[in-house]
Amino acid sequence: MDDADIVENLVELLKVLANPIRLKILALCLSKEMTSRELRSELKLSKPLLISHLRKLVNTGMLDCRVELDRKRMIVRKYYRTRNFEICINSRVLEEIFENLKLRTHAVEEVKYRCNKDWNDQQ
Amino acid sequence: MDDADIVENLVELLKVLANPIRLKILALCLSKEMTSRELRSELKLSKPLLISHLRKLVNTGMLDCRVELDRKRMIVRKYYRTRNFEICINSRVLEEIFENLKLRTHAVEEVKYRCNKDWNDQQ
DNA sequence: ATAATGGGTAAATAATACTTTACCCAAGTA
DNA sequence: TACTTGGGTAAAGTATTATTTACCCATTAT
Repeated sequence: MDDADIVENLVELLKVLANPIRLKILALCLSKEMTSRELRSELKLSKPLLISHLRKLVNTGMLDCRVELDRKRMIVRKYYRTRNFEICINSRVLEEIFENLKLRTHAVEEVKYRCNKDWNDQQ
Repeated sequence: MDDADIVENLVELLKVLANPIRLKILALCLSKEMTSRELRSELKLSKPLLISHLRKLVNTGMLDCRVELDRKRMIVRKYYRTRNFEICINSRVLEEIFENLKLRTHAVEEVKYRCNKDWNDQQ
């Protein structure tokens, strides 16, 4: 992943976080799994709107979606839960992601601001 | 500042950060003051576009703008520099900013994700 | 006089993001 | 049969951001 990709990735993550509804969804799914029905009644959102927010969160890897098959009714049930993640932006991180600007050559050892689907596994 | 304001404030901050041009401006102004002319030639942006990005960064307090009067030419010169800031979002922060969701009553002692004009002075 | 530099602003347009309306299917219920 | 629930999708409309074009002023250089 080169500089441009890292920046693009971080910007996508920040865009997803920069929305009050999505922050609230992450907060609601912190301590327990939530169904889309529970989230809808808590947040009072239309179905397509909630789904679109959930999709963005799941795509970044910050929210986990567990699928369960209800064999009796032959329908799929989905349970959402916030993953353990951390995004941190400060001078050091800015220096690292734009390191080519300063012609530094050492590798980036630590990428704190990244959060993808494998985040938990990488710990 | 109540819960809603804190969330709103954080969302505004994240929106400002969630842009590759603005991240690059912060990175360029990290180690030294930059003039708008230097930033323009580095970033290859139109004047109004750069100014609008600079204004957003200055408004959040992440970028500092120092004004100097060139008495000889009687014009104002502006120098931009990135402030020392840190924005950190993780489970603990989410819990804190949405604490009312969980009916917790203790105060928020530490507000890591906040960055306003007084950030440096508060340290 | 004309053009260039430094530092802007206002307004229009282009591009994204957000949200709603109107649909889909299958199973269960009044 | 008609309606509700669970879990969606597609497309259209609204709202917000990003970007450009056209303009402002004052000074300096050609």
